[in-house]
Amino acid sequence: MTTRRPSPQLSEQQLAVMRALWKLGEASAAEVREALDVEPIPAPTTVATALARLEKRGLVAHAARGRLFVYRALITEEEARSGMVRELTERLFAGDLAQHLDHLLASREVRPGDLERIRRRIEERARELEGRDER
Amino acid sequence: MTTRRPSPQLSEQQLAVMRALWKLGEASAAEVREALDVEPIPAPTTVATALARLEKRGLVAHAARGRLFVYRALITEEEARSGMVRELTERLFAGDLAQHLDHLLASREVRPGDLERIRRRIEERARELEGRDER
DNA sequence: TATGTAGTACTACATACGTCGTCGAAGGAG
DNA sequence: CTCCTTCGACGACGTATGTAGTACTACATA
Repeated sequence: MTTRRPSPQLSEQQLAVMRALWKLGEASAAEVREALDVEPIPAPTTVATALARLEKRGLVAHAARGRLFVYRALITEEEARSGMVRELTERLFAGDLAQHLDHLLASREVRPGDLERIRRRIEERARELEGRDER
Repeated sequence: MTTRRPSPQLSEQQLAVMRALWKLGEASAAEVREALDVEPIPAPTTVATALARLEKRGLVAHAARGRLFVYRALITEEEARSGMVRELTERLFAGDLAQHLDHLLASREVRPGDLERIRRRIEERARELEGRDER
Protein backbone atom coordinates (compact mmCIF):
# COMPACT_ATOMS: atom_id res chain seq x y z
CA MET A 1 0.00 0.00 0.00
CA THR A 2 1.17 3.45 -0.74
CA THR A 3 1.22 5.13 2.62
CA ARG A 4 1.33 8.88 2.48
CA ARG A 5 4.99 9.53 2.75
CA PRO A 6 6.77 12.85 3.08
CA SER A 7 8.61 14.07 0.04
CA PRO A 8 11.93 12.30 -0.06
CA GLN A 9 14.10 15.06 -1.43
CA LEU A 10 17.11 15.11 0.81
CA SER A 11 20.13 17.33 0.58
CA GLU A 12 23.59 15.94 1.08
CA GLN A 13 23.69 17.14 4.66
CA GLN A 14 20.28 15.75 5.43
CA LEU A 15 21.25 12.45 3.91
CA ALA A 16 24.32 12.38 6.09
CA VAL A 17 22.15 12.78 9.17
CA MET A 18 19.73 10.12 8.00
CA ARG A 19 22.59 7.76 7.24
CA ALA A 20 23.83 8.17 10.76
CA LEU A 21 20.38 7.33 12.07
CA TRP A 22 20.03 4.35 9.78
CA LYS A 23 23.35 3.08 11.00
CA LEU A 24 22.73 3.73 14.68
CA GLY A 25 19.07 2.88 14.85
CA GLU A 26 18.36 5.28 17.66
CA ALA A 27 20.65 8.05 18.68
CA SER A 28 20.91 11.36 20.44
CA ALA A 29 21.91 14.46 18.51
CA ALA A 30 25.42 14.12 19.90
CA GLU A 31 25.68 10.52 18.77
CA VAL A 32 24.43 11.42 15.34
CA ARG A 33 27.04 14.11 15.18
CA GLU A 34 29.78 11.64 16.11
CA ALA A 35 28.63 9.28 13.41
CA LEU A 36 28.45 11.93 10.70
CA ASP A 37 30.75 11.31 7.82
CA VAL A 38 31.24 14.91 6.80
CA GLU A 39 33.92 17.47 7.12
CA PRO A 40 34.13 19.76 8.80
CA ILE A 41 32.13 18.31 11.65
CA PRO A 42 29.35 20.78 12.26
CA ALA A 43 28.63 22.37 15.63
CA PRO A 44 26.38 20.35 17.92
CA THR A 45 23.60 22.87 17.52
CA THR A 46 23.78 22.52 13.77
CA VAL A 47 23.04 18.84 14.03
CA ALA A 48 20.25 19.50 16.49
CA THR A 49 18.71 22.01 14.11
CA ALA A 50 18.98 19.59 11.23
CA LEU A 51 17.25 16.90 13.27
CA ALA A 52 14.51 19.27 14.37
CA ARG A 53 13.85 20.24 10.78
CA LEU A 54 13.82 16.67 9.61
CA GLU A 55 11.34 15.96 12.34
CA LYS A 56 9.20 18.83 11.17
CA ARG A 57 9.21 17.21 7.75
CA GLY A 58 8.15 13.94 9.29
CA LEU A 59 11.29 12.03 8.40
CA VAL A 60 12.48 11.41 11.93
CA ALA A 61 10.90 11.35 15.36
CA HIS A 62 12.27 11.64 18.83
CA ALA A 63 11.48 10.29 22.24
CA ALA A 64 12.74 11.69 25.49
CA ARG A 65 15.08 9.44 27.42
CA GLY A 66 15.45 11.35 30.63
CA ARG A 67 16.01 14.83 29.26
CA LEU A 68 17.93 13.48 26.33
CA PHE A 69 16.26 13.26 22.99
CA VAL A 70 16.66 10.02 21.16
CA TYR A 71 15.94 10.23 17.46
CA ARG A 72 15.03 7.54 15.01
CA ALA A 73 14.35 7.55 11.30
CA LEU A 74 10.77 7.22 10.15
CA ILE A 75 11.71 6.04 6.69
CA THR A 76 14.14 3.36 5.70
CA GLU A 77 17.16 3.98 3.58
CA GLU A 78 15.54 1.98 0.82
CA GLU A 79 12.43 4.13 0.94
CA ALA A 80 14.46 7.30 0.79
CA ARG A 81 16.46 5.96 -2.13
CA SER A 82 13.39 4.83 -3.99
CA GLY A 83 11.68 8.12 -3.51
CA MET A 84 14.64 10.12 -4.71
CA VAL A 85 15.30 7.90 -7.68
CA ARG A 86 11.65 7.91 -8.64
CA GLU A 87 11.65 11.66 -8.40
CA LEU A 88 14.57 11.89 -10.77
CA THR A 89 13.01 9.48 -13.23
CA GLU A 90 9.95 11.66 -13.09
CA ARG A 91 11.82 14.91 -13.59
CA LEU A 92 14.27 13.86 -16.24
CA PHE A 93 12.66 10.98 -18.06
CA ALA A 94 8.98 11.76 -17.72
CA GLY A 95 8.64 8.81 -15.41
CA ASP A 96 9.92 6.36 -17.97
CA LEU A 97 12.05 3.87 -16.13
CA ALA A 98 13.42 2.33 -19.30
CA GLN A 99 14.73 5.70 -20.43
CA HIS A 100 16.45 6.14 -17.12
CA LEU A 101 18.05 2.73 -17.54
CA ASP A 102 19.05 3.57 -21.09
CA HIS A 103 20.70 6.70 -19.89
CA LEU A 104 22.75 4.84 -17.32
CA LEU A 105 23.81 2.22 -19.82
CA ALA A 106 24.85 4.88 -22.29
CA SER A 107 26.96 6.59 -19.69
CA ARG A 108 30.67 6.76 -20.07
CA GLU A 109 31.35 4.97 -16.85
CA VAL A 110 29.79 1.64 -17.69
CA ARG A 111 32.30 -1.15 -17.46
CA PRO A 112 32.04 -4.61 -18.96
CA GLY A 113 31.72 -6.10 -15.50
CA ASP A 114 28.69 -3.96 -14.87
CA LEU A 115 27.02 -5.33 -17.96
CA GLU A 116 27.55 -8.90 -16.82
CA ARG A 117 26.14 -8.11 -13.45
CA ILE A 118 23.13 -6.41 -14.93
CA ARG A 119 22.50 -9.28 -17.31
CA ARG A 120 22.16 -11.61 -14.37
CA ARG A 121 19.91 -9.17 -12.55
CA ILE A 122 17.69 -8.93 -15.56
CA GLU A 123 17.27 -12.67 -15.77
CA GLU A 124 16.41 -12.80 -12.09
CA ARG A 125 13.92 -10.04 -12.53
CA ALA A 126 12.43 -11.65 -15.58
CA ARG A 127 11.83 -14.87 -13.63
CA GLU A 128 10.27 -12.89 -10.80
CA LEU A 129 7.93 -11.05 -13.08
CA GLU A 130 6.91 -14.11 -15.02
CA GLY A 131 4.61 -15.88 -12.64
CA ARG A 132 3.37 -12.89 -10.76
CA ASP A 133 2.76 -9.79 -12.73
CA GLU A 134 -0.20 -10.46 -14.95
CA ARG A 135 -3.19 -8.22 -14.94
CA MET B 1 39.47 17.17 -19.80
CA THR B 2 36.50 17.85 -17.66
CA THR B 3 35.75 21.48 -18.09
CA ARG B 4 34.52 23.06 -14.91
CA ARG B 5 30.82 22.94 -15.39
CA PRO B 6 28.30 24.58 -13.14
CA SER B 7 26.54 22.30 -10.76
CA PRO B 8 23.69 20.69 -12.65
CA GLN B 9 21.16 20.53 -9.86
CA LEU B 10 18.01 21.94 -11.36
CA SER B 11 14.64 22.32 -9.72
CA GLU B 12 11.51 21.43 -11.56
CA GLN B 13 10.83 25.03 -12.44
CA GLN B 14 14.37 25.61 -13.61
CA LEU B 15 14.20 22.48 -15.71
CA ALA B 16 11.02 23.74 -17.29
CA VAL B 17 12.77 26.94 -18.29
CA MET B 18 15.77 25.05 -19.64
CA ARG B 19 13.49 22.73 -21.59
CA ALA B 20 11.88 25.70 -23.22
CA LEU B 21 15.29 27.01 -24.21
CA TRP B 22 16.42 23.65 -25.48
CA LYS B 23 13.34 23.45 -27.60
CA LEU B 24 13.46 27.00 -28.89
CA GLY B 25 17.18 27.40 -29.27
CA GLU B 26 17.13 31.10 -28.64
CA ALA B 27 14.27 32.94 -27.10
CA SER B 28 13.20 36.04 -25.23
CA ALA B 29 11.81 35.76 -21.74
CA ALA B 30 8.31 36.14 -23.13
CA GLU B 31 8.87 33.34 -25.64
CA VAL B 32 10.25 31.10 -22.95
CA ARG B 33 7.19 31.83 -20.89
CA GLU B 34 4.91 30.89 -23.77
CA ALA B 35 6.74 27.64 -24.25
CA LEU B 36 6.65 26.69 -20.57
CA ASP B 37 4.81 23.51 -19.88
CA VAL B 38 3.68 24.36 -16.36
CA GLU B 39 0.52 25.45 -14.72
CA PRO B 40 -0.27 27.94 -13.64
CA ILE B 41 1.71 29.98 -16.12
CA PRO B 42 3.89 32.24 -14.01
CA ALA B 43 3.99 36.00 -14.31
CA PRO B 44 6.38 37.37 -16.91
CA THR B 45 8.64 38.74 -14.20
CA THR B 46 8.88 35.33 -12.63
CA VAL B 47 10.29 33.89 -15.80
CA ALA B 48 12.65 36.82 -16.16
CA THR B 49 13.91 36.30 -12.63
CA ALA B 50 14.38 32.61 -13.24
CA LEU B 51 16.39 33.32 -16.37
CA ALA B 52 18.50 35.91 -14.59
CA ARG B 53 19.29 33.47 -11.81
CA LEU B 54 20.12 30.71 -14.25
CA GLU B 55 22.41 33.14 -15.98
CA LYS B 56 24.08 33.96 -12.69
CA ARG B 57 24.70 30.25 -12.29
CA GLY B 58 26.23 30.11 -15.73
CA LEU B 59 23.61 27.84 -17.26
CA VAL B 60 22.22 30.32 -19.76
CA ALA B 61 23.46 33.50 -21.40
CA HIS B 62 21.75 36.35 -23.13
CA ALA B 63 22.47 38.71 -25.95
CA ALA B 64 20.65 41.93 -26.65
CA ARG B 65 18.67 41.98 -29.88
CA GLY B 66 17.62 45.55 -30.04
CA ARG B 67 16.44 46.17 -26.50
CA LEU B 68 15.13 42.66 -26.22
CA PHE B 69 17.13 39.99 -24.44
CA VAL B 70 17.54 36.73 -26.23
CA TYR B 71 18.57 33.83 -24.04
CA ARG B 72 20.20 30.57 -24.93
CA ALA B 73 21.21 27.55 -22.91
CA LEU B 74 24.87 27.04 -22.17
CA ILE B 75 24.50 23.36 -21.48
CA THR B 76 22.75 20.74 -23.51
CA GLU B 77 19.86 18.71 -22.21
CA GLU B 78 22.08 15.66 -22.27
CA GLU B 79 24.69 17.40 -20.17
CA ALA B 80 22.12 18.48 -17.64
CA ARG B 81 20.68 15.00 -17.45
CA SER B 82 24.06 13.38 -17.10
CA GLY B 83 25.08 15.77 -14.41
CA MET B 84 21.96 15.25 -12.40
CA VAL B 85 22.00 11.50 -12.77
CA ARG B 86 25.65 11.35 -11.89
CA GLU B 87 24.98 13.46 -8.86
CA LEU B 88 22.30 11.07 -7.70
CA THR B 89 24.51 8.05 -8.27
CA GLU B 90 27.08 9.81 -6.20
CA ARG B 91 24.74 10.73 -3.39
CA LEU B 92 22.79 7.52 -3.10
CA PHE B 93 25.05 4.82 -4.40
CA ALA B 94 28.48 6.14 -3.57
CA GLY B 95 29.10 6.63 -7.26
CA ASP B 96 28.53 2.98 -8.08
CA LEU B 97 26.69 2.88 -11.37
CA ALA B 98 25.91 -0.82 -11.11
CA GLN B 99 24.16 -0.26 -7.82
CA HIS B 100 22.10 2.45 -9.36
CA LEU B 101 21.13 0.08 -12.16
CA ASP B 102 20.35 -2.65 -9.69
CA HIS B 103 18.08 -0.33 -7.84
CA LEU B 104 16.14 0.56 -10.95
CA LEU B 105 15.74 -3.06 -11.92
CA ALA B 106 14.51 -3.94 -8.48
CA SER B 107 11.90 -1.24 -8.60
CA ARG B 108 8.28 -2.14 -8.57
CA GLU B 109 7.56 -0.40 -11.83
CA VAL B 110 9.71 -2.53 -14.08
CA ARG B 111 7.66 -4.13 -16.80
CA PRO B 112 8.61 -7.16 -18.85
CA GLY B 113 8.84 -4.95 -21.92
CA ASP B 114 11.41 -2.83 -20.15
CA LEU B 115 13.54 -5.87 -19.54
CA GLU B 116 13.49 -6.81 -23.21
CA ARG B 117 14.45 -3.34 -24.19
CA ILE B 118 17.27 -3.26 -21.71
CA ARG B 119 18.54 -6.62 -22.83
CA ARG B 120 18.96 -5.29 -26.33
CA ARG B 121 20.60 -2.15 -25.01
CA ILE B 122 23.04 -4.18 -23.04
CA GLU B 123 24.06 -6.23 -26.02
CA GLU B 124 24.61 -3.06 -28.02
CA ARG B 125 26.65 -1.64 -25.23
CA ALA B 126 28.63 -4.81 -24.87
CA ARG B 127 29.52 -4.73 -28.56
CA GLU B 128 30.51 -1.10 -28.28
CA LEU B 129 32.79 -1.69 -25.36
CA GLU B 130 34.35 -4.71 -26.98
CA GLY B 131 35.07 -3.43 -30.42
CA ARG B 132 36.63 -0.31 -29.08
CA ASP B 133 39.90 -0.49 -30.98
CA GLU B 134 38.33 -1.38 -34.31
CA ARG B 135 35.84 1.09 -35.50
C1' DT C 1 23.34 25.00 48.53
C1' DA C 2 25.92 27.14 44.83
C1' DT C 3 27.62 26.01 40.26
C1' DG C 4 29.24 24.13 36.30
C1' DT C 5 27.75 21.26 32.54
C1' DA C 6 25.00 19.39 29.14
C1' DG C 7 21.34 19.46 26.19
C1' DT C 8 17.03 21.53 24.02
C1' DA C 9 14.72 25.84 22.47
C1' DC C 10 15.02 30.10 20.23
C1' DT C 11 17.04 33.41 17.39
C1' DA C 12 19.79 34.84 13.71
C1' DC C 13 22.07 35.38 9.36
C1' DA C 14 23.29 33.93 4.67
C1' DT C 15 22.08 31.60 0.25
C1' DA C 16 18.84 29.67 -3.10
C1' DC C 17 14.51 29.66 -4.96
C1' DG C 18 9.42 30.68 -6.38
C1' DT C 19 6.69 34.52 -7.08
C1' DC C 20 5.68 39.17 -8.14
C1' DG C 21 5.04 44.38 -7.82
C1' DT C 22 6.94 48.64 -9.20
C1' DC C 23 10.04 51.82 -11.49
C1' DG C 24 12.28 53.82 -15.15
C1' DA C 25 13.76 54.05 -19.80
C1' DA C 26 12.99 53.40 -24.69
C1' DG C 27 10.02 53.20 -28.56
C1' DG C 28 5.79 53.49 -31.14
C1' DA C 29 1.13 55.88 -31.84
C1' DG C 30 -0.96 60.13 -32.47
C1' DC D 1 6.29 66.48 -28.94
C1' DT D 2 3.36 63.75 -25.58
C1' DC D 3 1.32 59.63 -23.88
C1' DC D 4 1.03 54.63 -23.54
C1' DT D 5 3.03 50.21 -23.82
C1' DT D 6 6.85 47.12 -23.10
C1' DC D 7 10.68 45.11 -21.02
C1' DG D 8 14.67 44.84 -18.08
C1' DA D 9 16.25 46.31 -13.26
C1' DC D 10 15.44 46.11 -8.45
C1' DG D 11 13.41 45.10 -4.50
C1' DA D 12 10.31 42.25 -1.67
C1' DC D 13 8.33 38.43 0.79
C1' DG D 14 7.92 33.56 2.12
C1' DT D 15 10.03 28.94 2.54
C1' DA D 16 13.91 25.69 2.88
C1' DT D 17 18.45 24.99 4.25
C1' DG D 18 23.33 25.33 6.30
C1' DT D 19 25.39 27.04 10.14
C1' DA D 20 25.82 28.50 14.69
C1' DG D 21 25.42 31.65 19.03
C1' DT D 22 22.65 32.44 23.19
C1' DA D 23 19.25 31.47 26.60
C1' DC D 24 17.12 28.49 29.77
C1' DT D 25 16.85 24.46 32.55
C1' DA D 26 17.71 20.39 35.05
C1' DC D 27 21.09 17.31 36.96
C1' DA D 28 25.55 16.12 39.19
C1' DT D 29 28.86 17.57 42.35
C1' DA D 30 31.79 20.21 45.51
